[in-house]
Amino acid sequence: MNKRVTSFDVAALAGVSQSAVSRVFSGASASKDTAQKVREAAAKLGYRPNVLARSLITGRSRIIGMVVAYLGNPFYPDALERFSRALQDEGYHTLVFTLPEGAGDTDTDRIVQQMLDQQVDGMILASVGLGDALAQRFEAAGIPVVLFNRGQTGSKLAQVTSANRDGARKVAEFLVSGGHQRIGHISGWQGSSTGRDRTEGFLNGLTALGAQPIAVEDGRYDHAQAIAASDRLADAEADAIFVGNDHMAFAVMDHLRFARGLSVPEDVSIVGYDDVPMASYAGYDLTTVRQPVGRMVNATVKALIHQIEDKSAETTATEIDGPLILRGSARLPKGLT
Amino acid sequence: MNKRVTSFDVAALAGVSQSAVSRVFSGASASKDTAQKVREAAAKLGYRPNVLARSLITGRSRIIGMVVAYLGNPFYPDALERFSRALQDEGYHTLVFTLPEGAGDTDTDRIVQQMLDQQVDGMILASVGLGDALAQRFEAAGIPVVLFNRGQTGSKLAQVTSANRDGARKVAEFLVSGGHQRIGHISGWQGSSTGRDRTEGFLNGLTALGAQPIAVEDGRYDHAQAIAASDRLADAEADAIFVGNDHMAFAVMDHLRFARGLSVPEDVSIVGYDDVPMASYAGYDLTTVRQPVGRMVNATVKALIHQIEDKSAETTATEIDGPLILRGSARLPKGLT
DNA sequence: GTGAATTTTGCACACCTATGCAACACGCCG
DNA sequence: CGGCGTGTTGCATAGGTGTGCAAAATTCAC
Repeated sequence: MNKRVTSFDVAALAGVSQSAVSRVFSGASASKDTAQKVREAAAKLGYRPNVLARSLITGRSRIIGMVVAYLGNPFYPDALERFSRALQDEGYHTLVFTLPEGAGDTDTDRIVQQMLDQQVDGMILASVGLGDALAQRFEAAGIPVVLFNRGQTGSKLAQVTSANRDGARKVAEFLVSGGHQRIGHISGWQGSSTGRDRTEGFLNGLTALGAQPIAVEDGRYDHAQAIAASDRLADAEADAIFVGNDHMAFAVMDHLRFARGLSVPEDVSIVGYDDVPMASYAGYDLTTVRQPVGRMVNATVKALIHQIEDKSAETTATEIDGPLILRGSARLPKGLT
Repeated sequence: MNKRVTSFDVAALAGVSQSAVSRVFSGASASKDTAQKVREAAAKLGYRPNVLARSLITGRSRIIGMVVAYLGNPFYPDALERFSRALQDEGYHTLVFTLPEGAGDTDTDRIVQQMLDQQVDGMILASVGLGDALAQRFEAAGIPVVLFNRGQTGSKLAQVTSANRDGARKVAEFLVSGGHQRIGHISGWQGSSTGRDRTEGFLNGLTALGAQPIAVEDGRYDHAQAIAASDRLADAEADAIFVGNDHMAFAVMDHLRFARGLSVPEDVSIVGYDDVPMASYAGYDLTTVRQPVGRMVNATVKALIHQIEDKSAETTATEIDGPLILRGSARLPKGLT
């Protein structure tokens, strides 16, 4: 195996010093003349700077850690793919961490240590279910963090979410003006800000219109829980259900249709949240609030890089607006096509 | 911010040399006594070895690169999540690379360079659509590679696939014994070994039973292509369609049901391949061949680590068998429940 | 207790790049 | 021609760890 070619080899061939080579490749100042010679020599030898050595001395790895907990909800793979692309375009790379299912405290501790050990320049926490402690740990270690699709009250952490309250309020208005009388809600996990905000926005929206839900159940972003909740709502003869995310909404639709024999939207209207690709499949054709993943991802990357490049920068909470997408799973208000 | 605590600091506190500290943390031999002192000092100072420095000198980063192209097919997020977990358990980490949509050659070149720059210890190529050139580049650079869910004929690269020919043959037998007379096939991309193998196995299976397909269309693992193909097969009055993966099968089912008004399986039986989680949703209830993701992932990780730890190890091609999962999207042979 | 065998330890260096500092070259103006 | 300012260059070192080598310490057998 050929030994690695180092900046010294290039320097020797180009007739300059190693520092000159370093300067050319790290974008520091160098004369046209030497830059030319160095590039030629480097090309001839196939030289590439050693990322590890560079990171060791600069203290920056150009690696971003991304924590995900559950990729079964198609919203997250979509986001992950976009993150990888966006970061790649900015010269960063994406290191994926997965939290084990029933991650106890000591387990989490060990994993966090591993993440810190990897010298990541920043962290994206992309899961509504991640405990607050995690973010604090990184903050304490001086590593920039951005929460994606998840907020944290009373904390100064940077975060990017969609306008969950607004979106949910739109759903409330839509369902009420659609003439629904018995509206139920299967919420996202109430331990998460995303879940709470959507529920809050929805209930406020109903109240503002003089309506109120027949029941609110915590679906916990879980298939089985959502199905159980939908059973109870069906027993209560709901004529509309707002479900906390699309992933649960699919389970609910399937269950109501095939296990309970109900028609959607004739017997019951279903509205979701996220607008994952599958929501537009003809089999579901789900009316839902769109989370603009692309813009959320871009905002997250921007906020993160901003923090990395200027550690003193103050963090921001960004909310991105998303429209209600009308499809066939919910009865339309009269007069709309 | 506290300066990083180094092995020298620990050594000073423990009253030993830096090398002793290094040896304790890298698992080399050390006496009980010094190990004890070092650990105590390290704990007191909160010392953790610097991964970058370690990698720089050992030449091993303990990072595995994973190339994915399209996470819209839920098979891959599932695999990715499992890979991340499995590698984490082995003390490795997962760096995700994404190939841009229309990756030209120069584009690909640049990305490959980036991957090589990252000093990954090994590569997992997890996309049926990745060009052969990619794998060759890593092999040439002396980096262990394993192809996941993808083969490569006439190459000595390590690869893990499911038993695609066998699985597809089972589908042929199942459809024929179900009494189907007009069997069509929407294949996976014929530019991929996975697509070709399934098609070949299916056609051989039919031939062996004295049957033959009414048509074979290349769906190219693409939604739109699959839908177009299903239109043509419906026009030809197929009574059964074997679709090259679940992801396309969903699109086909939706289209045939909602755009063409056909019933599944009364008018036409649909069989897929992969058994992604969504296949068991009541809305699709798809009969399909299971790819045992867990076992495939484990085999891949094992093969990769084997190569990393023993560079001279010869590479292997592993095929993992998967059962046909009977659900409701295809008519059953008489006598089966 | 003595010699050999074995384990443990410390020293010094290697890994490869970035960067502060001083030296240097060069152009320009007075 | 001298002096000054600007831009380049090389030297030397830092960054934190693993490891070969030789010296030291320990063990063991006799």
